[in-house]
Amino acid sequence: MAEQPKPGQPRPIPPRRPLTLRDVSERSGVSEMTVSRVLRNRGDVSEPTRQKVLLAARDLGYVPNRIAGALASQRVNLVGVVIPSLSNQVFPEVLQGISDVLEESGLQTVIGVTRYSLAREEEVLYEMLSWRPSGIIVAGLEHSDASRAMLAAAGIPVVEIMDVNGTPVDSMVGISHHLAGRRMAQTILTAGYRRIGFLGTKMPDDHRARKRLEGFEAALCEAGLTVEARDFYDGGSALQKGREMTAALLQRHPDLDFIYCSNDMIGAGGLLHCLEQGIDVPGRIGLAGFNAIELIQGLPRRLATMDSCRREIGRRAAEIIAAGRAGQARSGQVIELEPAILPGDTIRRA
Amino acid sequence: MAEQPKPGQPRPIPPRRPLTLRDVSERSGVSEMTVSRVLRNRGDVSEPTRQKVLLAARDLGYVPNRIAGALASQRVNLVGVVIPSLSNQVFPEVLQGISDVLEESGLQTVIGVTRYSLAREEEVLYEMLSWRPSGIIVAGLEHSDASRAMLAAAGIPVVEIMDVNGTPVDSMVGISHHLAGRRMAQTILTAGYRRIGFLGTKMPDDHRARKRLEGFEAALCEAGLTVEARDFYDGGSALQKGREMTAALLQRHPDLDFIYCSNDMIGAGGLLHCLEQGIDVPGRIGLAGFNAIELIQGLPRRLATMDSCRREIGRRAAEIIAAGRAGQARSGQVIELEPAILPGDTIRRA
DNA sequence: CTGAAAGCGCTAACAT
DNA sequence: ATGTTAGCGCTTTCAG
Repeated sequence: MAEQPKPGQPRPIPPRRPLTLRDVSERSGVSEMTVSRVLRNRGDVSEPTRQKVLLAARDLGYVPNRIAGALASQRVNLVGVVIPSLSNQVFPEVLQGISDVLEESGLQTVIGVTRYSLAREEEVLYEMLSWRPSGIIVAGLEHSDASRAMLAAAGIPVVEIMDVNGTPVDSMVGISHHLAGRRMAQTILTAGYRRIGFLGTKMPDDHRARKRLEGFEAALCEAGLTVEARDFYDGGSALQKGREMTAALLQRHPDLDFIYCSNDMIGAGGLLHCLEQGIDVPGRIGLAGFNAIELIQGLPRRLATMDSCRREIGRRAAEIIAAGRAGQARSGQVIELEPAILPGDTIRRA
Repeated sequence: MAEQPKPGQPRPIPPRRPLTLRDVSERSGVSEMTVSRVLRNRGDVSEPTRQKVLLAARDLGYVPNRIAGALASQRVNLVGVVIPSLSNQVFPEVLQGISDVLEESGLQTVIGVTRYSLAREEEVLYEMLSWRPSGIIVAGLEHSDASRAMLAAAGIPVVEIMDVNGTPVDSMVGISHHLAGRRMAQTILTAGYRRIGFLGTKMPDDHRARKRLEGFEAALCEAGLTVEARDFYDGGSALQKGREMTAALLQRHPDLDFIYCSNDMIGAGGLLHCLEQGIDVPGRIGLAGFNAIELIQGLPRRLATMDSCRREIGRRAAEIIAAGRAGQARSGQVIELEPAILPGDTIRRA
C-alpha cells in the first residue's frame, strides 16, 4: 500500500544493487551469454531473440559494466592524454584534434593534467596506466626516469607530442621549438630590427618555451647580437601581464626596437600597451608572439606569430594510436611538422 | 643482428604480458594477499616484509591493475564530469575547482565533452556510467529523458551545476541565470540607458545564455522597454565576431546607447571596436558582458560583467560528491550562489 | 544459433 | 602478521 508508486511518478525506483547481465537475462528469458552477444553486436543472434534482449535492457535501464568487460576481454577502449594545463587554450585545441580521430575509431579520450610538474605527471601516468589503456599521448619529451620506464614497460603505443627536440620513448609528433625560435629571429633580423628584448613566463618546466628562446638566442648570436633585456612573469592574467611587462621593459630599455614574447597573450598585452601609448607599431617597435591563437584575430592589429600546428599534431598522434590498435605496428614513428610564420602587422615589411 | 630495426621502420612492440600481483609475489617471496596489502597500505604488515614487497614492485615496474581491483572491491575512485566544451575558458575553471577538492579526497576526475549536444551528452553519460564512477557532475539542467533516467538509476551522487533554474535529478549547484540577466538589466536602467541592443551566440542548446536573455528582457519589459535590436553569431573568433557584430549593429541602429553581450569575449570585441572608432564608452554607449573572465583585466577599459562563480561552483559540487562517498548521504542538495555585478568602466555611474 | 564452464587480476572475509 | 578461499560481472572457448 505505502509501497505503491504514485501515478505522477512513473520513474523506476533506483536499484540498490546496480543491474547486471543476469537481470537482463532473467527479464528477457535469454541466457546471459546471448544477452552479452546482443549487447555487443557480436556473433549471430536470431532477430526475435535480439529484440527481446534489447527491449529488456532498455526497460530496465541496463548499463553494462565495462570494468568486468575489460577484465574478461583484456581490452580497454581508453586512450590517456596527458597535458600540462587546460587553461592554456592551446591544449584544448590539441585535444580536439585527438578526439576527432579517436572517436572515429571508437576510442575514448581520458585527460590528465600535470600543471607543468614532472612529479605530478608521474602520478597521472601511473594512475592512467593502472586502467590499462590502449595507448598514451603525452605532451613533451621531458619526463622523470620513472615515468619513462613506466611508459616503456606498458607495452602500448606511446606518442609524445608538441616537440621533436629530443628522444622519444616510442613515437613523437610535433614541431622543433628550437627551429621556431630561430626562424622568428631570422624574420626579425631580416626586417631590420636590432635591439631586441624578450618577455616570457617563469615556468622552469615549460621546456618548449625554453627551447624557443634558446633557438632565438642562437640565431641572434650568429648575427652578432644578443637579447638585450628580458623579463619573466608568474601567475595572473597573461594579457594584463603583457601590458605591464611591456611598459616596464620599455621604461628600463627605451631604445629596444623589438619585443619577442613567449606566447600570443603576452604579445597581445604588449600590443595594446603600445597602441594606447601611441607608440608606432611596427615602425618604432616590433612585436611577435607564438601559437597563433584565435584571439589575435580580434586585436586592433594582427600580432606577428607562428602556427604551432596544434590541431594537426593532435590528429597525427591519435592516428598513430588508432593504427597501432588496429594491429599495424606503427611504433617508433617520428613526425615533424612545419611551423609557419604569420607576419601579421607588427613586423615591418622588409 | 638481422633483428635490428631499421630507423623509420615500424619496430615491433616487445611482446610482454603485463605484470600481475603474482609476479611481485614470486619476486618478493611474499604471498599475493600480503603484496596487495602493502601496495594499498591496508592492514598491518611487518616493516621487513613491506620493504621486500616495495622493492620487488619497483624493480619490476609493477603497475596495479585497477580494472581487476575495482571489480573485486566494487569501488572506483573516479568521478565523471560532463561539460559542453573545453575551448570556452569557463569550463576549465569549473574543472579546476572540482579537481582541487576531489584530489584531496583521493578521487580522479574524468572529463566528458558534449559540444552542446544533448544526444552526445547521452552517449558520454552512458560511457561514463559503464565505468561505475563514484559520482557524476554534469553542466546544466537540460537533458534527454534517457539521460535523466540513467542518472537517476545509477544510484550514485549526481550534481548538476552552473544553473539553478530548473529541477535537478539529485543535487544542483549554480546561479540563477534568469536572475543574472534581470540584475544586469536593472543596473543598466538605473544608469540611465534606454535604447538597448543584445549580441549573443547562435547556440540553441546554450540554455544558460538563453535564460540570461530571458531574465534581461523580462526586467526591461517591466520598465516598459524592449531589446531594440539583437544579433547572434556562429563560429569563429569570439573577439573578432564581437567587433564585427558591434559594428554591424551600430550601423543598423545608430541610436542604441547600450549593448548587452552574452559573454565577455563578445563584449571585449565590442569595446575594442568602440574605442577604435572613438566612440565614447560609457558616455555615448555602454557595454556589458558575462562571466568575469580573466581576459578583461588586460583590456584598455574594464568591461562591465558579472561573476559566474565558476570556481566556487566546481568546489561545492565536488564537496557534495566527496561527502556522499564518505558515507554521509548528502543527496538532493540545492546550492544557489550569488552572481555579483562588476560594473567596471563601461557603464556610466548612476 | 545458443548455452555451460572457466577464468580475467584482484580484494573481502575469513582463517591461522 | 600472514595465508586461504571465494567470488566481482563479464567474455572466451568450446559443446551442443
